[in-house]
Order: sequence, then C-alpha cells, then structure tokens
Amino acid sequence: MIKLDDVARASGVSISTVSRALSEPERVAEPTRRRIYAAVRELGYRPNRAASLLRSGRTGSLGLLVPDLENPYFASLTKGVQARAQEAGMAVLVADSDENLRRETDLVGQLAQQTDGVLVASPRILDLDVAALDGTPSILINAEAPGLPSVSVDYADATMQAVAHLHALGHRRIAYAGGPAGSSADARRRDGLTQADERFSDVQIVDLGAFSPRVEGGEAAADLAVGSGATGIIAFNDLVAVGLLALLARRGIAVPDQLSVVGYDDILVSRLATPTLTTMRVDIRGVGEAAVQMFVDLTGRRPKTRADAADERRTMPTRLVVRESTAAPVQRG
Amino acid sequence: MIKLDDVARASGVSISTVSRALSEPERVAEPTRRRIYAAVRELGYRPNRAASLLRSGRTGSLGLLVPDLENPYFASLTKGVQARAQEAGMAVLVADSDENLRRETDLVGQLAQQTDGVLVASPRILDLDVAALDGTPSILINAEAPGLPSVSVDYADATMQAVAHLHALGHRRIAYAGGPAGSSADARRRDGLTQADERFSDVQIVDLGAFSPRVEGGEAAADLAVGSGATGIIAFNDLVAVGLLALLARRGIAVPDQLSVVGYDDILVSRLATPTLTTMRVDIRGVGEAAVQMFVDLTGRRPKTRADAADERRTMPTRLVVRESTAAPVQRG
DNA sequence: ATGAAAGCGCTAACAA
DNA sequence: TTGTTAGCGCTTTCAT
Repeated sequence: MIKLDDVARASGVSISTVSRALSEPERVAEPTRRRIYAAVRELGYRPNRAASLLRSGRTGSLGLLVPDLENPYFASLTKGVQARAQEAGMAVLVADSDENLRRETDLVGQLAQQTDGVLVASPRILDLDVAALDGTPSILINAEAPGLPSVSVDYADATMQAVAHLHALGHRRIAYAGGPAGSSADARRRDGLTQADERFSDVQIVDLGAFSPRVEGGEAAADLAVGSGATGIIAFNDLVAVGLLALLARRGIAVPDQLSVVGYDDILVSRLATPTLTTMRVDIRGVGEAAVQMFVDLTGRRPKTRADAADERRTMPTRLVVRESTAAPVQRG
Repeated sequence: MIKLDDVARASGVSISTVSRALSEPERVAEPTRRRIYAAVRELGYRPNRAASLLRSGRTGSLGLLVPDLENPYFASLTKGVQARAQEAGMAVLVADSDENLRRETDLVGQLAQQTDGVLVASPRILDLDVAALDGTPSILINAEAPGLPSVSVDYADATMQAVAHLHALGHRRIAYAGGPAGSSADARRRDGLTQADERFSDVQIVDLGAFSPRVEGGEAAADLAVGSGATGIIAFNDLVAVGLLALLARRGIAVPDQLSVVGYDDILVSRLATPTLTTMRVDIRGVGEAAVQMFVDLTGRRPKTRADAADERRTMPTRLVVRESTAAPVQRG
C-alpha cells in the first residue's frame, strides 16, 4: 500500500505538503504541486479513506434509506442519487427498510453513523425519531419535518391536475385508492384532493382507504372501486394503478369505458400495461439528483461547516401524461 | 461522542477489555461482560467505524457493482444483497456503471478500496481488469473468471428448458434475440442454444443478433424476428421479451398465435404484460443473498483469513413458468 | 510556502 | 482474565 509518506519521499517534500497539495492545491506552489501530482500518478497513490475519516471526521459517503428497492420508483431514485453522488465523488450506502418502521429508525441511525449525511426517502418518516439522525445533515425526500431540508414531488398539484383531467372528461364521481396511512406522500395527495373538491364543486371524491403501495394494493382496491359508483379512479401510484387494471380486467370491467384510471410517477410498466396508463409523470431520477445536490450545497464543498441551513425545501413538478386508461365516462343504460 | 474510554471508565475496566467484550465476548468473564454491556447500552456507545477500520483493515461494508439499478433484475439483486448483508451486520455500497465498461473498471477499483469485498454483477466483466480488484475478495455474479468465486444462474439449462418447451409445442424454427455481445450472461444462453441444437435435431436456431438488454432491445428485435420465419422467439430477458410483445402488437402480429415468446427471469412486468409472458423464473433475490453468503463463508466471520478459497462456484436453478405468450404454432394458409 | 508533530478512536500484540 | 502500549494513515494546527 502506497501512503502519503511514499509520495512525500518520491517528490522530496514533507507529507503535510503532499496532503495539502491534494486537498487545497492553491496553497502549494505550482512547481511543487506538479512534482507531487507526478509522484502520485506514478506510484498509484490512493488515499486511505479510513485514516482520512478518522482524522477529519468526514467519510466521503452518503446514506440513502428507501422502503423498497424493488419498487421501480425507489430504484430510479437510487439511480439518480448514485449518479449525482458519483459525480460529486461520494459513495452511496443504500439501506432498504422493507417498509418496516422500526427497521427504518435503526437503519437511519446506522447510516448516520457511517456517512456524512443521509437522504431519507421513507413514507413513515414523520414518526421517525429525528434524534436518530444525531446531528448528521439529512435531507428528507417526499416528506417534511421542522428543521430538516427536503426535496418533494408536488403531489398535491399533481392530484389537482389528475382531478382536473378527469373532470374535463366529464367524470363527477372520483375515487381515490390511497397509500400507506400516515405517510407524507399520501397526505400530500389528500391535500390535493381537498383542494380539488373545493375548486370543482360538482365533483364528489370517494375515499377507498389505505392500500399497500404495490400491485397487490391495486388488486385489493379494485372491487371497492367498482362498488363505489365512481367513474374515475386515482391510484396512489402506478404500481397500484396497474394492479387495479389487472383485477378490473379479470372482472370483465372495461377500462376506460366503464372506469377511468390515473396513476402517478410514470414508471416503466405504465407504458407497457394494457391499456396503457394515464399518469402524472415525475422525473424520479431528477428527485434523487436534486437531493444530492441539496446536500452538497448545504454542507459546502468541505462539509466541516455542517450548515444545517434552515429547512430549505425544494419542490419538483409533475406533468400529466394522457394514455389509454382515461376517457369520457360512457352513459349507463 | 461516546468512546471506548468512556465505557471503560463507566464499567471500571480498561479499554482493551471493553474492546474484547465487544468483538470476542467469550474471552471476557461473564460478570465483567455484563457490566460492560450495561454501560454500553446506558451511554449509547457506538463504535467509530473509521477508527476500527484504520486499525483492523476491515470496513464492515460490502461493495456491489451493477450495470443498471433501474433494471428490475438488478433492483431485485440489490435488494437480496442488501437484506442478507444487513443480517450479517454489513453495510452495502452500491455503484451503478450505467452499462459502461470503463466506468465499471473505475468503480470496481473504488469499491475495492473502501470495502471488505466486492460483488460484481456485470455483463462485461470478462474484460474487467482483475487487477482493479487489487486483492480484495470478490465474487462474480453471472460471470466466471479463473481464480474468482462466482454465483450464477444456470442460464444454459434455462435455455435448454425454453427450447424444450417450444419444441414440445411443435415449434421447429426458433429465434434468439441476444443480449450484450461478449457478456457472460449472453454466452451461457448461447451455450444452451448449442446444446439444444444438438439434442433436438429437427430444430433450427436462428440468431437475431445482439440487443440492448432492455425494452428498446426487444422493440429493435421484433421486425427481425418476424422476418426470420421463426415461430418461436427466445428473448435475452423479460424486458426484451416485453419490448418484443409491445412492438409485435403494434405490427398486428398475434402472440402466441403467430409467434410465441419466451423470456428469462420472471420480473414483475412479466405477469402484467399482455399477453402474460412465459418465462424462465429465477430467484433473483436469492442470487444476491447467495453471493453475500458466499462472501461471508469465504472470508470467515473474522475476515483476516482472507481465504480466496479457490474459485468456488455456485449455480442457481431456473424454472419454466408457462403463461399466455407461448402456444402451438398455428398452421399457415 | 513548507515542515514538525500531535493525535483521531480503536485493535492486537504482549505482559502481568 | 485483564491491562499496557504501540501504532494504523492521515489532517491540521503551529512554527519556521
């Protein structure tokens, strides 16, 4: 293993100069710097992260907590985080809580301990013991908490748009198949529903309840949706929407003729489903990238500042993508 | 920050005893141990990973390199790795190479440097500069290289089963839409094709070429498949198969009546596609879990042994799942 | 602009 | 069974 000492010897300076040349190049004279860089390259020197961390308190890595890596939404988010972090020279430690609240708290603590900061993308985060973060700069994704910065998709507005779309098509009774109760993600959508209810006085919103944010959730919601008398359904996300489509097909209910379905996110399957799914598109990777960016901005290039910089909040827009699953309701009998 | 010293003071022993109680409990007397554990809990002591690493050379984390986190296959793999690693008390550092060979090599080097070992799930890995691993215990997933242990899905056998299935249905001309040229994953499938060609002397295999391992790849292969005169197509994976289904539908080609389609892996979309997809099911999470397990076994509970233990290889089975996309070929005219 | 030197918190000989 | 002690490789004052 090549260490600072070897580089120092090879370039005829002291190890502190080498260290400085690497972290604060401007503080080292041009010719010295050149010699040092040459030696570094020649010897193939790679700093020992552990040593550097031990001394500086930094880790060069970022933690990311997600509820389910197999959920395409979080896979994309992770991809975005990974990509941006890579650009910023940071490694990403991923933890999957499997939608389990207790594990979430544990994992956040563990991550906080071994990273410079943690991004928390987790539906139940509101209940999260913020103490677990233990002063580690953290950013919430799709959730808000006092004193913590966050990046969120504007799901309230998305919901507004979805209702407006259905309303324009002529739907007047619209059902909502919700996500995990108490999750911020679900709460934002319900806020949007409330706003829409006020704005479109001739629309009735029917609450179908809380469902698992996956395909099974949609399958569970399908019969309730049919029974509700609604002509349009807004599902918690595309996975739920696709589950809905699958079960409705099995029941012989025609989509969109008998029932229109709208999802959120525009994940891969939405384009592939039959019928193809109308959805509120989100740039999910962009959300991940934005979260890392915010972390970088907040902590500064040299994170020792640890600027918990108020609770900055960034909101990402969504866009309606109309496909086959929505149409004007067909008159009965 | 609570350190060993604090715990030592609180429990009236020396710091080495505390350290020992934590890492080799059996070497500390029962009552002492109890006192130490109590102090640890009370003070909320958390070991400083960096310090422990610096001294011991271990990191307590495992690297995982995948070509694309958004690909459901690798999302599941990552999930499996994460779950098993968590059980084993290790953190997972994920890196996404974006199917880029050069980046792959870079990332493997970076991961090797900051983890106890790296799991490489990478199609091009054969070209990988093994030197980048730099002695770090590594395990290949779906690839083999001399001297390196690996966990692979038995794609040759899977291919055999797929051909046998189509053959039994009466197909005699079968096309293969391949994956990344030169990838081990593709090579194994081609091995299976060769074996099948020998075993079923009345079957003709048509090679459609190499395609991107995603939906676009299938869309690109569709017209070639039609032109090939084959009645059955085996796609590199389910994503490709689904792309095939999508484009065939747009061309007005009936599946399975005019063309049967088989994929590999059984990812979520396969059950959701129209028609639902016949595929060779793989326990993908299981593959990830097995890789971590192998790492744990090979390095031993206390990794100092660093047993590169020959090139152990584990093979995972697949299972045919018949759905709607395959049927007997319909006679023409 | 550069160097000397003091540890960061922990582990692992070695001693007792 | 427990304690003492010497660093791991690096960053960072403080001198020069």
